[in-house]
Amino acid sequence: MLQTVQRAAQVLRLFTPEQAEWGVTEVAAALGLPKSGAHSLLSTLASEGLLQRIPGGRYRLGWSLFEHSQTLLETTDFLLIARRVMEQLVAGWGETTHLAVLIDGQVLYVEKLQGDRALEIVLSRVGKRLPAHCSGVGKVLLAHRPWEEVLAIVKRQGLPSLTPNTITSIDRLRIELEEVRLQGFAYDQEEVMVDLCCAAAPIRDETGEVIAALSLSVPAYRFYPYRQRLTTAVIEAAQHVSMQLGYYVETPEWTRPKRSGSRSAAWATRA
Amino acid sequence: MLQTVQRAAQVLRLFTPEQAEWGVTEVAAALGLPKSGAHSLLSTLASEGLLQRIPGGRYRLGWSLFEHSQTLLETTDFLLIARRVMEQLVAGWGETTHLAVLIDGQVLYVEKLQGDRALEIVLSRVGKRLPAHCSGVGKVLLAHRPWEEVLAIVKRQGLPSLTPNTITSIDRLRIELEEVRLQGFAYDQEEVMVDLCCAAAPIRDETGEVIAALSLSVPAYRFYPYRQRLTTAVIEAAQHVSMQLGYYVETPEWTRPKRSGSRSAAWATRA
DNA sequence: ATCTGTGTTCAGAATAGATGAACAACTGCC
DNA sequence: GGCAGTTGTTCATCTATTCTGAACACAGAT
Repeated sequence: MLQTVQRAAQVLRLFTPEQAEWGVTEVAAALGLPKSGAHSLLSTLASEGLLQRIPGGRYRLGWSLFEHSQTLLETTDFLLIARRVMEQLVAGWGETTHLAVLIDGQVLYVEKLQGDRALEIVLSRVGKRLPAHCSGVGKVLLAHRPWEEVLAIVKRQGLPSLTPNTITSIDRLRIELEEVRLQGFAYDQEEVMVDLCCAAAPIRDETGEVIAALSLSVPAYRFYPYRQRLTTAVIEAAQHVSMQLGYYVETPEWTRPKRSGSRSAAWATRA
Repeated sequence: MLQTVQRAAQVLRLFTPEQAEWGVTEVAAALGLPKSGAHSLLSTLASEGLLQRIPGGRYRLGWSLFEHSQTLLETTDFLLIARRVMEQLVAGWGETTHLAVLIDGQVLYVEKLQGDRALEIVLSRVGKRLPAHCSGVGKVLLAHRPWEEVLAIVKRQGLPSLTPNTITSIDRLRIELEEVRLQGFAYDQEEVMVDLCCAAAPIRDETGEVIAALSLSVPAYRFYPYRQRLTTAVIEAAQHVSMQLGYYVETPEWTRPKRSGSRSAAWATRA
């Protein structure tokens, strides 16, 4: 493991929306390095475009990161496909959909489309991470990881509670994840934010591995009456993506649409 | 300059939309390193989330780049402001607007909004670079850099010609950039793509430095009849952004709107 | 089963980077 | 206006980190 590269990555991680500018001394203090060391890190990162120097010897994140991010997004197959499906979901339901991946044990929101009926969900923001155990997408993603990995994650990050409904016991989590894996979907019942519920389902690549999760969030009072339809919609939307990624879905009895046409996209519209 | 960090950045740059996946041997060959060296670079980058390992010992760009990119975008003031202005421009004109910055002598497209009248401009893509000397935004950005810097850029990258109209002589470039600096705007008359023209203007921060450029692109046959109005619109839109960034614009006589209300945003609509 | 291509590991050798002090440039404060 | 107290920058020394090449493990294809 190259120490210098690790330190460079640490430096990048210092730059957050809360503190977007850093000077040499600040970085040195934050990482416990001598000033000269911080200086060489910052100046090489800047010369490579990963940081930019701004007047006053301070630094900001550089545009190369934006370029690399764009290349990542453009070459991520599931994203392009999922976006289209999400647009249909939003158009039909008027609610908010999220697409997320699992990054060191946390949920990273990759895409978010807001519907016209939807209330602003402040907590979820594209590019932001959230603990995995409380959200619908998070539970889906965790459910399809080996249990030891989940255990390691919880050991490292705990089970922070965001609402009174958040799962805070490891046993409860184990049981729920097992359910989620067997059922093929997860609910979030006001676990990340009061009055907010969601249904979430896994997206699989051609090997069958779960690579992302899709969710449809609704206010609590609309969740319970529509739960069944919501569930079907999310599952079928996610399966639709998986199939386009080359995964062969053995459609279970109860989710199979009456008329077989997958082009009709019945899941995209509320009944 | 930390060699290891430079190499890590080189590795990241290998990942492009054309080749989004790399293995150890490929990277070693591409950078002229021993396999073991490439291996430690790749595995540290992956452990830091800047790359991700995919089955088969291959690597892709990692989601951390997406996160950092989002932080960059969220903390870039001119982007948020420019976006609103661009939306108005597109709504009023139905044409395509671009927002770009200068990154080592090249134009990087940061935002692009397509209008309903607009034809698809394939060459410009958000996150993509283009040589600066041929586009409207490029000429604006170059015009406000010291001439020695421009000279160094041309020496390094030459003056590649994309159409018969592209500037290919350094003298011609010097003259045109001087004009652009004095006038406060630039035209692209089919220099990047035949049948495509644009008008572009600089965006300045509170210190008066040019930090980005805004353009409105139109098909050639609509450019000449509307040139004057187009120019005014782009200049005022860009100034509008600059002012919101804290730059005090001494409005020249001929661009001043008849009625003083800047809220009316006369520039946003075609006459 | 063998061969060619992967990715991975490990040792020693050598160089790239860590370090702290001394310098320069800047700011704000008296 | 000059003087602290900042800041970022440079440099030479020394050590530890990284580079290297060969040997290993593993996969897929023939």
